[in-house]
Formats: sequence, structure tokens, C-alpha cells
Amino acid sequence: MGLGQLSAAPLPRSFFDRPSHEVAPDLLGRVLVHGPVAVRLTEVEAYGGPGEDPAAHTYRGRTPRNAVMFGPPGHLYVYFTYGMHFCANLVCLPEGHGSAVLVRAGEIVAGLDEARTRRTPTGGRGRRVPDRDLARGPARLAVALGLLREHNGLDAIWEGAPAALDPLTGHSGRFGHGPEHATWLTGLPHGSAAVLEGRPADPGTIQSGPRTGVSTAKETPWRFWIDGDPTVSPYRAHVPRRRSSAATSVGETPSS
DNA sequence: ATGCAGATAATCT
DNA sequence: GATTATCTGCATG
Repeated sequence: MGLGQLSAAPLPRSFFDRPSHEVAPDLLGRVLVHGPVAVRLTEVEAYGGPGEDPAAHTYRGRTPRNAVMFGPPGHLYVYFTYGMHFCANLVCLPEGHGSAVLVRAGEIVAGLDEARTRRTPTGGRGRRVPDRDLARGPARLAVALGLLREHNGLDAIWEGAPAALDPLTGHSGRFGHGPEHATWLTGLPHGSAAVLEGRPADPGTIQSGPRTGVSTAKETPWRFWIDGDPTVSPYRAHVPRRRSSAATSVGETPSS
């Protein structure tokens, strides 16, 4: 796969102005950029709006936490979960709808060194994370891209892009990991995000199935991935966590 | 390769 | 007080 052949032209906001389950498969092969790191998306999940998708954060309506999902399309909804992880979504449909696509996994196509550093445990000593695992899973992907609480609501549409486009190629830069590609994305303002055209996945290679780790709407096949891609995360069904022994109910019999 | 337990806190009931 | 759109390390086949 030639890294330099991915289109760096940004996707317009209208791309996200559709139902999330239609946007999701079209997102495969696209490139999400934040600062120096870019990820080619290989696995995503669609989440619907209030009252229509029991697995969605917006199912019971608008709250302070999910407010961004009700905002305009093309913005990042970044949420905190399990007491330690951030996950990122791209908001779909016009203001007021409350749906989004969770970005679950991908391949690092720029800023590899930075991604490795971010995914290395404190101190830098110890185990080394294989490159294919750098963004293999939604929380890992968020770490690799440097997405945190403060990036919730960040616009991922590169509005000022036309001025930065290469007149010959129509692209805004080149992908690559080496020093010669240090300015691979000329003109993208520091600290901002964008979704680039990349190379859309061949429809024949797209698979779909139930979403990972959800406890409701288990049959809705709104997880989409590129078949056979090594960066796709392993599927895990939802496992109800057993209550800690201190919190077991009064009627419970101690084992053995 | 697969499976389980623990971590850890915001959000919701 | 329970649940969670998860990850990691350590266990076992």
C-alpha cells in the first residue's frame, strides 16, 4: 500500500450530513488527522439517535455529556469511559439529531513516531506495542491521535482547505513517516483535526456485524470493518461485570 | 491462541 | 449504588 497514494483532500461537511449507518461504511479507508498523527480508518460503528438506538449515548435524550452529538455534523464527540479511556466519534446528521460514528480502529499513516511514543507506557521502558496495535481499538486510537476530553466538540471539517491544496494534484500534502514528509499536510492549522479522502475501501471488502461491547441492541449490524485488515480489533461481546464481593446483595449465598 | 479479573471515575438510576 | 461504545497482564490449552 503506497502511503503517498492516499488523497489528502479533506471531506466536506455534507459527507457527514447523512444517517450514521450510511456514513460509517463510507468512512472506511478515510484518514482522520489530529496534529502530526493520521490514521487510516479500518473499523467503525454507527450509533443512532434518541429513542431509536438503545445502545446510543443519546437514546434517552440530550444531556451535558452527549450534547456534542446533537450539534452540527463533522465535529468530534469524545467521551470518557471505564474510568480511564477516551473514545472518539464523528457526529452525523444536522443539528438536533444526536447520532454519530465511533472510530474503532485504523492504521497509522503519518506521525508514526509520535503515535509510538503516546502508546508507550510511562518511562518508555518495558514492552513495545506492535505497530499494528497502535490504533487497534477505540481507546488506543484516541491515545494515538492525542484525543482527550478537551477535544470534545472539535470540528473535524477543514474549512480553510482550498487555499492549501496543491494545484497539480488537488491534494493538500503527502503521507509518510520519514523526515522528508515532515510537512506532509501544509496548511492544516495547529491543533485542529480533519477527515481526508484517503482511498475509500472497496465495497467488496467491507464486512458488517453486531457492535462491540454493547449490552443492548445486540443484533443491530452497525459495526463495519475492512475484511482481513490486521488493524481491525478483535470482536468482543458485552460481558456483564460481576459485582464485587463487598457489594453483593444480602440474599446471596457465599460459595462453598 | 483464548479467557478472565482488575483498574478506575463519570454518568445515570 | 450500578453500569460502562475498554485495555492490560497473567493465566491456561
